[in-house]
Amino acid sequence: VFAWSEIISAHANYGLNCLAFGLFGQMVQAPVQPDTHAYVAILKTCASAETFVNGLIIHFHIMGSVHEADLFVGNALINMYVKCGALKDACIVFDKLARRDVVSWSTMITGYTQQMCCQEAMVLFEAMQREGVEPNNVAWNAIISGYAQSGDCEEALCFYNRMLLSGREPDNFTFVSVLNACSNVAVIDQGRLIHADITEAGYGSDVYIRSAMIDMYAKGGSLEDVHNVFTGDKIQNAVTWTAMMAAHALQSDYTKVMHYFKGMQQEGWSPNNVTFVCLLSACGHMGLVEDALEHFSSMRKVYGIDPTQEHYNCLLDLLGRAGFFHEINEIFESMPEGLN
RNA sequence: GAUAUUAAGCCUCUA
Repeated sequence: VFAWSEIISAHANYGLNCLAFGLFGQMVQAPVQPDTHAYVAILKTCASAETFVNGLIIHFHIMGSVHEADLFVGNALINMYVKCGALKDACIVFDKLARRDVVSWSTMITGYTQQMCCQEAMVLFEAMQREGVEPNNVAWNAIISGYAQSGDCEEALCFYNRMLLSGREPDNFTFVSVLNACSNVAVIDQGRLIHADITEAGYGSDVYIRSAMIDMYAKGGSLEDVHNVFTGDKIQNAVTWTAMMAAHALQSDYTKVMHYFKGMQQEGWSPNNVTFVCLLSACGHMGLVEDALEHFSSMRKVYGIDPTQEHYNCLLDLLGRAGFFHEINEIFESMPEGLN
């Protein structure tokens, strides 16, 4: 059992979901009775909409067994249902749990915020405390990022302040969420206060926080602050460079978008899939059809990135605007199955 | 040996 569980969770951690599921099947047929660790590992690989059926199969395996009462298995089941968008099923598992820890609660809170139900998430957050479970950073971050994603700056900041008052130290998850919440002109001054908190807390040179700040100032209309954040630290990566491309695309300054794309490559950073969305979009706005086609083909050939729906959208849009109907058909025919 | 929270991104229309 130990060996099977170990090899299954190794595959799960590398994202080899299909292989992990196959191994789980072999384990059952061996026959070896899976333990709680094996169930947790395999449920993790079923936590996405495409693998929902697998998740259901595993749940049927668990039903009626001793593992049904296990807290870790229960939490993994809740997570599986939440990530598959089956909130009702997550609720059923949650309600049946004999014991609920902070993980059970925060998984459910995430489930509600992902369905754009922040009000219900907040109710759960309060109920958790009434049941004597103290929120940890993950629980605070879950509710804050929920409000941030729904654009509710006021509530996000309210929970951020409550978190501080409760004596918890915000981490980089917290800061990125609060920065997201402050990413529009109306609340950019609040964003500046968060920026000060970040500096004081010693997170000012974290590349991910800096890219969130670049994004915030761009959306808040302050290009000066965008540049200050970018140049304020010498350490960059593909994400900060791409954030600069996106920031200038927001101002419709596509020449600058290209400038940062070149800078990124000169500094030896490989563009990622988001970089290519910015780049193709900029080519579209500048009418650079040939360049766009070249960049598009370099994605897979040079960088090994499979184009996604967004990349095809950009490319087809710019080809359409330029009247390249022959190329549109060619690209359209070459699109992989499953894209809409 | 374990399960939960965060990053930057397209087009169209509403304008």
